[in-house]
Formats: sequence, structure tokens, C-alpha cells
Amino acid sequence: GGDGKEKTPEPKVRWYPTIEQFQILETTFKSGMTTPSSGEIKRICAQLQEFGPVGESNVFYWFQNQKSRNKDKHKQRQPYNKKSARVIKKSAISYGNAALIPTQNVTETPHSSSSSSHDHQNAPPSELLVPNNNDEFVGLNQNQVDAFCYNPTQTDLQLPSTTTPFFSDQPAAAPTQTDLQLPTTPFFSDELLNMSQPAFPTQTDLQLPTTPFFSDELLNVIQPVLAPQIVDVPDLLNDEDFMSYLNDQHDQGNNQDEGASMNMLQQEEEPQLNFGVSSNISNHDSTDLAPLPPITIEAPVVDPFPITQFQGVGEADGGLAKCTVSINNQVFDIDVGRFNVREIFGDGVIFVDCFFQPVPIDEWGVTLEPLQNGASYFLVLAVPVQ
Amino acid sequence: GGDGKEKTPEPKVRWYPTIEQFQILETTFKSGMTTPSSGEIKRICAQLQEFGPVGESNVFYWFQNQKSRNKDKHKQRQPYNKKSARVIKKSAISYGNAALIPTQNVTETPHSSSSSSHDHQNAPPSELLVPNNNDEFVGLNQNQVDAFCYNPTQTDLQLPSTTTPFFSDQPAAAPTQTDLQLPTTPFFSDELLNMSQPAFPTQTDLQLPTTPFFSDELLNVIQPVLAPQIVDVPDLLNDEDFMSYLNDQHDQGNNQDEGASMNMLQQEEEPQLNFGVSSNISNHDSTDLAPLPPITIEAPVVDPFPITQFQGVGEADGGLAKCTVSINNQVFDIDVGRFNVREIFGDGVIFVDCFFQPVPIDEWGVTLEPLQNGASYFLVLAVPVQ
DNA sequence: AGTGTATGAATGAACG
DNA sequence: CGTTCATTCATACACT
Repeated sequence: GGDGKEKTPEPKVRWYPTIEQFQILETTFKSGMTTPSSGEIKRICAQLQEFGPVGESNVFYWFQNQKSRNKDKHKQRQPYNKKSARVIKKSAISYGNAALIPTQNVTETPHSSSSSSHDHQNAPPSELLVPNNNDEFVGLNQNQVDAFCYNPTQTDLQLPSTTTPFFSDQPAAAPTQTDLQLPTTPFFSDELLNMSQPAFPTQTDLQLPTTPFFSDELLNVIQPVLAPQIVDVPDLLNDEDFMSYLNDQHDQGNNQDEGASMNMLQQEEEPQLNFGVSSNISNHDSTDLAPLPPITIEAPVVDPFPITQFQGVGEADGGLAKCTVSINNQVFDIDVGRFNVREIFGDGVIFVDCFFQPVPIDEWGVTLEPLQNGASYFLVLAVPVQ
Repeated sequence: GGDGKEKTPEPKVRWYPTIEQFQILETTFKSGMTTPSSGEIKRICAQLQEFGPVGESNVFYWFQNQKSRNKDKHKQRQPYNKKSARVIKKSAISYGNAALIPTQNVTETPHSSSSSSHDHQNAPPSELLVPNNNDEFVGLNQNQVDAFCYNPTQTDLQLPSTTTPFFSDQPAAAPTQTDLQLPTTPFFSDELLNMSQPAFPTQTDLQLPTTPFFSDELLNVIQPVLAPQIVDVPDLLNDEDFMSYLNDQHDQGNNQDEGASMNMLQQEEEPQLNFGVSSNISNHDSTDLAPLPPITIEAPVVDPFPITQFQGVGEADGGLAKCTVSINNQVFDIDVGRFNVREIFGDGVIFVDCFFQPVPIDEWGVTLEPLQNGASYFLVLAVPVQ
């Protein structure tokens, strides 16, 4: 053929990060740099180029997508069906110029403008107005006007923030606990400190009730009640921002695929702790929350530590090395390397080791050293004193 | 009525320029008008409306974006630097093994393109079948051919991030215990559990660094960076409401005059952890996010403690009886009686005793029994697994 | 083959 | 304006 190679792949050569590139990117991202500046992008890009061709735009998009997806990952609301409803435009512009896709069917939007009378521009109501911050384009654009001039965006407003009644459950049946109490631990002297350190039974023979810390039972007991309802509040423009942040935090904490690098190994689906607002107030109220384990802890004598520490990475598995740690008594499989506490659990949390010593982290919330395989850590909430 | 779920409003309809509109816009832009004035926008807009609905804001934004992106159009794809084998990352995350094979890398500048013409179409993939290792041949499309040859080799890779692989882990992810350590046994057998229990040093002689857990030093190191924010919200559907709640919680926590009934005794001013929502996320912009503090956290040796403990409830003070407890190593003077954990610390927190055993609470978050004077408790954040 | 998911890329819309 | 968010497109690949 004349062209020899029919079209060179003009389409676009999509870039695919190499493993090394991916790791660098991921590490960087996890370290907290979720939106590198152009300068940083350059730097990162240069670094990546050691491992293959890549452009700044690729880096830019990567972070952009990473952040975005990391965010709305768990967010699936949309009670309804698929988005079939929006058959809207199939594709509009393509890349670059010229390559516009025939999408002529702008679909719906009846009225189609056609009419030259652009007078009806002054859109209706005030609410839906557009940007206009400048001064001009005050009205909605045709699309909006046409598409929904009727749609009152915020119609879904419902329950006023009457933050649901928190307490509506019945009397609790809480477990009565222990009887054996710890020696009222002395507050802070080193001596005391030692004493106050919780002692955990070892594998010896002492068998605690084994409440797994967050056993389902406990979870039920602890978390149910609250559950604010979802309420759409009017002017949340401002809050939007915060929400956004909140979401980020949350997503990061939850996100365990891709970015997260942390897999829960324990029970499968469980009523996982559902922070924040759980829309479904578990109804299993007390009915069963009763069965709390005794929690008798007898003077546990601890011995050494079954967990030894070793730095070795478990690189056995091809790609990323993993190691197993226990966090709040739940076992996780995490990527070997410094652990981004903040990304995973959010801010305001202090990550401590089994001695209750805070694990040093840098300003991005990343531990200065990798977590130790087999070690136990805990998340502690800083006391909001004031 | 309106029953049925009124789907959420279709908030906004993104405008997609039609081909004609696009051409007009582009022409205009290329002609030099990169920042049309308000009047010009109106004019252009009117012109565009011949071909479809469009608003001034759309035009405005279009030019703005065009100019911006035209400027440093994110730099082109930089040609590679070294001819390292380019591999393509496996689609899914490269959790474990990623046996990517750098097949004959076609390394070559992805540039080869030439035609500036259009034709985005593409014919059938040319040739270049590559053994996919899997069992089939994969016809690489231009993209692939051009960009890189990869060979999935399948790699047994891993869990597609979707649904976490609870137990299904196998070889790879497992504990990789490198050198030692936890028997890779099932994660939750009591045995393991016990082992994974943190072992705390007993009063024997082991002397921990004794950092008071939240010594000021640590607090400073740990918390400064980002705005505190505890939050960990799973589902943000609600925002305001939740915010509201958070604030409430916060207030309650802080409020120490009336309702609170909890007084912090230890340090007084300190950069207290500031819960609640602070909307300003530290702008760690970057450019050089550099100035980080050393973060050296060395086992700070804390001095004794001014706080002594005493068993006697301090009812001495006139009215209400008080007792002193340590929470996260901070001493508090609280009202005698059952302690409302939820009220003070909010939901999603688990209050544990020095043995790390959750303190039983009723469904309102109130401990079933009064806290013990002189005892130590800790707030633990449930792991937001998911 | 069809369907779903993960992800690079593109771009409208906004924010500060 | 520079930056960032939100959506959407398009495609490679995984499943069934």
C-alpha cells in the first residue's frame, strides 16, 4: 500500500508505566505527594525516565487519576439503576483538534437551539446560575436551561440536620465485665509505667477470652447507635470542600486496592467498623450484643516476644514484597517498606507499637522505618483534650 | 406522588462542543483571540449557538482552558532516556508477582508518527502477534506494538484488588516471614491471636523508653504537620450532618465547664490536638515541601510525673466526686461514675483498658462500670478496614 | 463474544 | 491565571 504502514498508530500511544515507574509513582504518592507541582512533576518524570519513556503529562495524569480514584473509590451511592438514562453524548471531541467525533447527536436537549434567537438566554431562576463570577455569563447555558430548568438541584433536601436521635436503642444488655481489674496502674513514673503496660498473655497457655479486640460482638456494641442520616444540606458549598477532604481521608483509610497496599486478612465481610456515618443503624441492638466475653484477664505473664523483628522483606513474591503485621489485633498484609499511616488511617491518629510507643513518622505520616513483619501495632486516637 | 426514588438531580450537564462549535472556537483562538472579553464572548457565543446549545460561561471556560493548556501543554512525552526494557504493568495492580517480560522491546521513540492528518480509525491490527504465554496469541495493536511489547505471562498475579482475598492468599502474600515469625497459620486461631498479642514488658526489668505516650515532644512531632482531623468517615453521603456531629463531639470533648465533667490535668496549654474540623489542610504545597523537621524521636525520657496517684476518690472537693484516670497517658480528672465514652470521644473509638481489652459500654457509649480511679485507659481507633 | 474493571488521557468547570 | 476537581472516553485485560 501506498502508505506502507497504514496509519502509524496515530491514535495515541498510551503510556503504560513500567513496574519500576509504577513503584516510584506509588511510593511518591503514598508518601503524601498526591498533587505534585509542575516542578515536582519534572523531577519525578526525570526519575521515571530512567526506566522508560515517559512524559510529564503522563506523570501529571497519573497523579491526577490516582488521587481522584483513590477518592471516589468506595463511594457508590446511586441507588438507582445504571446510568443508562444518560445516553448523552457519545463522544465529543477527540484528542487534539480535528479529531472530533461524529457525535453529532448531542442527544436530547430538545429545543435544540437552532433558533437564532439567542435571547432566551437569560436563564431563569437564580439558583442554577452558572459561574458568572465575572459578570457576564450570568445565565445558565442552553444545556442547562434546556435540560433542566426545572430541576431544582437541591430538591433532595431532606431531613434537616436534625442529627438523628442518638439514643434510641433500648437498654443495653451490655456485658458485665470483668471483675478482675488491673492493678490500677500508676500513672507515669517509669516504674509505674512498666507496671502499667498492659501485659499480654503469650502463647504459653494463658488463653484470653480471646476477644479479638474488635470482635463482631464488640463491634456491634460499640458502633451501632449513631448513624446520622444523610442529609443534604443546602449551602454546602463551603462544606463541600471539607467534605472533600473528609472523603479523602476516608478513602485513603479504606482504600485497599491499588493505592492502599494493605489487605485485611481476617474475617471476610464482617460488619466492619463503619465509622462516620453509617446509614444503617444496625438493628441488632442489644438483642445479642449481650454475649460479651468475660474479659477476665489474669495476670498475664508475658514473656519475650514471639515476634522477633527482622527487617527482611518478604520479597519472595515477584513484585512487591509484603509483610504481615497486626494492627489493633487484625492482621494485615502490607507492602514492605515505610508505612504511610496517614494515608491509610487518616490524620489525628497515632500509631503505636506494642509498647504503646508511638511509631515515629515523618511529616507526611510515613513511618521512618518499615513496620516489622509479625509485629503488632495499634491505632490510638489522640485525646482531644483541650 | 413523588414516591419512588427521585433520582438525584442531574446536577449539571457538562457541555460538549459540537464539531462546528469546536472549529469556530479553535479558529478564533488561533486567530489570536485567546482571551476574549465579555463582549466578545457574547458574540462568539451567539455564533456558536447556531450549532447547538452553549452558554457564555462555556465559551469563557473554553478559552481559559485552551490558553492554559496550550501554554505548557503538559510537555510532550519525553523521549526515553535509557533503553531500559519497557514493560507494561499488568493491568491489575502488581501486587505480587509480576512476571513481566521485557520482550524484545521495541524501544524506539514513540514518535514515529508523522501524519498530521486525521483518520483516527484504524484498521485491523496489523500483525505482530505475540505469544501470550497464556496460551493464546495476542495481536498487538498499534498501541502495543508501538509502545511496548509486553508479555503478560500471566503471572498468577493477584488479586484484582476487588474483593479482598481474605484467606485466599497463598504463596505470595502470606506472611512471607522471612526469617521468622509468625507461623503462617490461619490468621485468627487463638493461637496466633495470642502470639500476635502484643507482649508488654512486665514490671520485671524491662524498661521501656517510657515515653509517655503522648509526651509533648511526641505530640509535636506527630501532630503538627497536617491539620488534625480525626475523621474517618466511611460514607460521606452526608456531610453537613456529619460535620455537625463532629463538631458537636468536639465541643463536648472540649467543653469542660458544664457538661463535660472531665478535666485535663496534665499539661495545660500545649498545641492540643484539635479535633473538630479544621478546614485548612496545611498547604504543603511543595515546590519544596522541604523544611521538615528532623523528626528525630528519640526515646524521650520523661521525668517522673507530677501526678501521683491516689486511690481515694477525690470527693474532697465539695460537690461531685471525682476520680483520676489516665487516658492515653494523659491524666484526667473525671466525675465518678460511669463514663460516657461516646460523648467525650465520639463514636468509632474504642476505649480499652491497660490490657487492651475493650471496656464494656452500653449502647449509648457509657461504660458499664465506672472507670477505676488511677487506672489507665486508652482510646483506640478501630481499624477502618473495609 | 460480551461484560466488567482498571487506568491513561482529555477536557469542561471551578476555586482561590 | 494557575491549579485542582469531576466526568467522561477509550482501551487493555480479566472473567465467565
